[in-house]
Amino acid sequence: MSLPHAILTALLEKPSSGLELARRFDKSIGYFWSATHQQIYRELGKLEQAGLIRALPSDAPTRGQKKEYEVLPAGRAELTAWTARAEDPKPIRDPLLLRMRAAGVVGVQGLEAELRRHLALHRQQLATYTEIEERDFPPERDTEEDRLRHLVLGGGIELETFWTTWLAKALAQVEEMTAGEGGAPAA
Amino acid sequence: MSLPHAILTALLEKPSSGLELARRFDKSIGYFWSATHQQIYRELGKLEQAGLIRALPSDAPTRGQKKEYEVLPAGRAELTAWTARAEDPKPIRDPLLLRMRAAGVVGVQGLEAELRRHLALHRQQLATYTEIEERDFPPERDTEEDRLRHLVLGGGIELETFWTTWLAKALAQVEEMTAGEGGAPAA
DNA sequence: TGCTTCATGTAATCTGTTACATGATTCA
DNA sequence: TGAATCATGTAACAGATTACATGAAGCA
Repeated sequence: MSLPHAILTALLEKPSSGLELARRFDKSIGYFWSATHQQIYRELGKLEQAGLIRALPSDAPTRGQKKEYEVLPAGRAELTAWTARAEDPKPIRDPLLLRMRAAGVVGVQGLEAELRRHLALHRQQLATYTEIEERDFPPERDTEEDRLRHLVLGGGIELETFWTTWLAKALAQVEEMTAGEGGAPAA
Repeated sequence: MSLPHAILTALLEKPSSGLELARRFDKSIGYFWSATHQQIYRELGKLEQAGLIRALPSDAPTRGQKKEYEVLPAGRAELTAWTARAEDPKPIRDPLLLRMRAAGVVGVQGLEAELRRHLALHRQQLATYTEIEERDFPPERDTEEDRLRHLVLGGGIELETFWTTWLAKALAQVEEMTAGEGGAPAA
């Protein structure tokens, strides 16, 4: 139930069309809530139906034509309420951790390459975030919005830092295993 | 595409019925891949259809009767292949980070309580993992499977550690904001 | 005119969630 | 017998993914 709120937030920051939103979901907002353009169009339809947003009146509202949306008061109210609503964190659900566990049962062949690849991807993501931090958040930030955005970005940076250090450690151990024996589980 | 592999892994560790699997998904495997019993039953049906697992022949295979499954060679092969398959990490998708961002736009009222609640939940989860580590992983572990399982658990511990420290920091800043002003965004 | 890009959308499918139905077993 | 629990399952829906369809605008 977070996609509609992600869209409301993005639209409050700046009224946009569906495709513009999709592009912003590839950056900025998308760094912690991803969505495809199909999801976005569908959700825009629902939000409009529900009276939380409306299309800006324009000359040509047909297919293939740009269609911009803005948030209505009801939409802002819903977003405000959601900010304070009790919602439990979801349990961890990570395919890579699961694969490590599976490797314990069927052997570690091929796992090393995957760990290496993931490590590279996370390092890259970490570099991207760090760049953004240096560019957008100079030491003297003052507005509340800036501080919250910086906190969120900091969360992303620390998460990627966790993954790079954990993957490096895991890789070292798996390398040892692969070197040591044929790859069959030792149990 | 991870649920079938989670089930294969669990069944290789120990042939089980649907409900037994569901229970194990509330512990152990479920610490990094959760699933409800409905998902599990549906998936067991598919896996059996596909010839990756089979029901252990028993006297009474009716409704309400326990039905145990074991992994067939094709299932083990599929799991082995999956372990080495290239699969990119999914982008971060976290509702709490999103809510912080939304709070930057509509104000931080009510957010503090949620942060506090999440902090408590993550601390509890961290304590649970740490207990398991102390109980199940004494210093002299030797089999490959043990080492991999310990790595996975370590990942969970470090993830929860990240959340507790990040949430504590976020909470401190949001407290400051709530104390300072009425809660309206400062932009 | 035809190619490319921008933009909106439909359809099908898969995954996950919630609520409920039903049979078997145990034990008071 | 009747209540509680164990166990398997159905149904309906919500959310996410993938592939494809279609129209508009710019430009060579």
